[in-house]
Amino acid sequence: MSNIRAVADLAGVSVATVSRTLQQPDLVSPKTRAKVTSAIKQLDYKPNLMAVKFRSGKTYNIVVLVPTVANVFFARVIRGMQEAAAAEGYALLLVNTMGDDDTEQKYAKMVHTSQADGVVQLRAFNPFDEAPSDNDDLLPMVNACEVLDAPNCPTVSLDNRRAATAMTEHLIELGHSRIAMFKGPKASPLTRERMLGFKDALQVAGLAYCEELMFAGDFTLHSGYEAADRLIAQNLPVTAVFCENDEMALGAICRFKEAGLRVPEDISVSGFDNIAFANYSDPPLTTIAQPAEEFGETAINLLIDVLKGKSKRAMKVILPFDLVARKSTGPAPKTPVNFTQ
Amino acid sequence: MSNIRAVADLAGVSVATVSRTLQQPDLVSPKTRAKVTSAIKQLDYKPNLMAVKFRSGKTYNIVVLVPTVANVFFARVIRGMQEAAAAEGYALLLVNTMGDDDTEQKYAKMVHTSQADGVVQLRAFNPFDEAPSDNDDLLPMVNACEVLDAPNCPTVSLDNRRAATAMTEHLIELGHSRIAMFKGPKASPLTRERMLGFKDALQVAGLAYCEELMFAGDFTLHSGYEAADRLIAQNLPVTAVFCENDEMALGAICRFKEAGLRVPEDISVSGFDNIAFANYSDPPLTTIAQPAEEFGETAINLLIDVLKGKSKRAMKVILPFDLVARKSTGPAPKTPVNFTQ
DNA sequence: GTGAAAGCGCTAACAG
DNA sequence: CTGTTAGCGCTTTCAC
Repeated sequence: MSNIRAVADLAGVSVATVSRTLQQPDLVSPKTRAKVTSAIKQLDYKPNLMAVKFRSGKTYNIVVLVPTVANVFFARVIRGMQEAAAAEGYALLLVNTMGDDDTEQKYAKMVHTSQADGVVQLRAFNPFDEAPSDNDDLLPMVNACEVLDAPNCPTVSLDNRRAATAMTEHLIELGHSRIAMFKGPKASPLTRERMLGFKDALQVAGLAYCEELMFAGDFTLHSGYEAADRLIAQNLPVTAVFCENDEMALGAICRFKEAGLRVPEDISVSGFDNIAFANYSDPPLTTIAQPAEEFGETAINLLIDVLKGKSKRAMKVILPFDLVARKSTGPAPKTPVNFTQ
Repeated sequence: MSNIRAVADLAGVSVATVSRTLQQPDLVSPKTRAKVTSAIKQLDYKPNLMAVKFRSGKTYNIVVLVPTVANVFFARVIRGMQEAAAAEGYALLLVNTMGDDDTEQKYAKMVHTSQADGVVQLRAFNPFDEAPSDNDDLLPMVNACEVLDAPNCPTVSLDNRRAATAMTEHLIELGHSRIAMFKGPKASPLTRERMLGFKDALQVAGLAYCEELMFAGDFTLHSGYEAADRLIAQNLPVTAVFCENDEMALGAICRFKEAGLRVPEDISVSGFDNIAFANYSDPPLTTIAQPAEEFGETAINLLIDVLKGKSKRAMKVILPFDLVARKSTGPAPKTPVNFTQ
């Protein structure tokens, strides 16, 4: 692999001139420029960007901490990040953290060791052990999707509370009053906010909130299936289920149908995220659409602003949601189904 | 950010000693080692890995060209790669290529510019424009999942032809003789191989191959839906559909049900990949399971072998498949349904 | 067991 | 407009 010196020698100029020809061609006379360009071609010279980065102290790498790349929603977010990053010359170091704190810490440290310039965290967990000081030395990080209260960290989020309220209102308008909720992981702020939004709507409608109608899950198809299983076993009088994401909703529908229930005639099911499958399930899923790609794009742009010192660290972006009413929700039956029939 | 010089000064030793303390502690006297270690702690010194990489000429980065990260199957492959790479100290530069040749070329060039050591390509397309020479200077690349005939490139693949034969035999055993196929993109070798396997099985069973029963698709839910739509419109006598991936199968099932058809009583549908959703659809999908994570893991390990000069470039790994029979395929009806009824 | 010094490939003063 | 040179942070001979 030829280096800048080889080009300089072949062109009969100094390395500085070669560098300039590449960086600021205007400062080089056309004649010299031609010689250099020709030498570069001849040697098929490519600048060693490793050296460039080393020297500049910038890596043009961004670490992205993703709980699971296997999640369809995150896949869309990643696509958005990818495009925004590429546009600015950054590469993404994607890390599938599996929600593991140690993994996150480990990879976030790539910033400390000058392997990356900043971090985008898609989960609400601060990957740095340092106590949040008012010190300006905080690592450049942006938090997206699942958002954290950290005051020093720009965030991109959805108004999860209001979105959950909207979905709950949709169910209430359909006549549902006994609504179960299939929740995400306890530690997730998403879960907390969506539950608050759920409660808001109940309260406005004058409906009681029942703790026993809350079912734990973890955003996987399987956990939705299992929660439905528990709901059926307990045989509680319920006419609708608000699932905190689409995968759980799809898993739940699967279980309900196995039990001989019709969706939505016997029980309505709603999701959250609007993944591609939501439109092809039977029945198609009523859900909340999130601008996933925009999450990614915004997160990267925010981070780049931070890296350039352009942005205040307190920037909070809230993206809009959209309730997509499909066929999985319908009018409440007169009386709740008896699951054990 | 403190550097090795600062540590050396504080410890009252030379930079060489600091470096040795980190790299080959045995060569340093315990007393000095203690001084250095203490200085490192005191300054919270982290070696600048950018500099290390620059000097060593190794980046410990691997570029991964993924057609779409949004594809559930690839998401699993990525997880496998991630783990194997981390184990060897490599980071993954994930690129969502959208199947675009230019994007692939551009990112593959990161190897040329010393930003990455090698490439894993998940699509059967050679990202380097250079004519394949017998020159040893070929870029370190491994091809996985969709495999290429390139002689100089290690590959990890499934025996797609045999898998397709197995699936077709399964359908034939159920009494189906008029089987449609929903294909992937024309350019994909997967499509070609799976079609060959399909034909193999037909031939062995003495069944005719009908060109008009082949429907084009592109592996998305939507394309499966559309292919089913065309099949219905043409009203061909068909009792089963072999889809080349699960997403198309799920899209097709959606369309068939809209048309009032029962799966599998009126028409059987099979997929390929065994994504998570395949087990939660209605009906659960009969499909071919691929060891996705193992694809990723193997690809990375193969690449690392190449990078270390350990491996011959001709290495071809073939991973096993597994036919998972669920409820979307069943006995053929006596007479094919009339779609226009 | 330790230090001095060269050098990886490049860019940016600074001179000329 | 072009060349000389220092130096980014680190590892690695080669002396001592």
